Amino acid sequence: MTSLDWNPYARNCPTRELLNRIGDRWTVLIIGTLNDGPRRFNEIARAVEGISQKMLTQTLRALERDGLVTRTIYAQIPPKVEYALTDLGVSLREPLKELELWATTHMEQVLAARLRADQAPEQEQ
Amino acid sequence: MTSLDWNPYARNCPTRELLNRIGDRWTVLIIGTLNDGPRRFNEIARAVEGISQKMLTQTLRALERDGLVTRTIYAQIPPKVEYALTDLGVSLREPLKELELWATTHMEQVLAARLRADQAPEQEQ
DNA sequence: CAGTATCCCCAGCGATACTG
DNA sequence: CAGTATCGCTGGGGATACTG
Repeated sequence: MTSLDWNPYARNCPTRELLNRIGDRWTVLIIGTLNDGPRRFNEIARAVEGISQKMLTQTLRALERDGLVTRTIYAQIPPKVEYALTDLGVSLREPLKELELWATTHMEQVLAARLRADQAPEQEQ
Repeated sequence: MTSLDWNPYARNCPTRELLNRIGDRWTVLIIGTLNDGPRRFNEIARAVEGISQKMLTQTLRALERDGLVTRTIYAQIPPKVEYALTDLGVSLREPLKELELWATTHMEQVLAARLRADQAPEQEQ
């Protein structure tokens, strides 16, 4: 017990790296749209409300780089590019689904707690 | 099918709100340290490597506001303040654990894919 | 010990314009 | 259609100093 044991909250632990990877505004959402099969660039853009072209490109490139998504170019005019989850990407969907499930079943409680906290008179005893 | 159906990737969907909530640099890590029971402020600070005092306070306040964490002050000198997960917070641990499990079992593949992508000669045909 | 209060920087992101 | 390039802002967050 010299506390040299692995600290899961240390810098560079896998969890932290994953968080760096998916903890941005768009990654999880984009992965979600690819759940039901390959999608074209603009299909994803339409599905993920509010995303800019720049961020969609950037995030897709990062996902491709990390082996979570494939990019397939069809040589035709106008261009057609399809994005699809790799097996690795599909495997990541599982925990993400759990998270979405939690969100749909519990976020209301979170929001309610937030309202209560905001309305509570400043308790200065 | 007027596409007024609920779009899970739209603004203000629960998933998106959860992502806003936990998709920052510290929240998930802090919740993780509270997994095994209540912790004092500086205990958390030590466990979560690299966090600043400001961000720890700020994140804990947000967690408390959202009903995920309780804050208990013991009237003594020097001060002792303990943070603990609420039932709601504990329930969130479940999906987060799945995520951590994925991280420990798959992040190596992600990192390997990244290296491969970076070393690959620019394929310009 | 457990915080507040300030200052300040930079990277994440949006907006816009252009292209094969 | 599916991008690239550039500009510019803003707010997330670090560093530091101070306090009950």
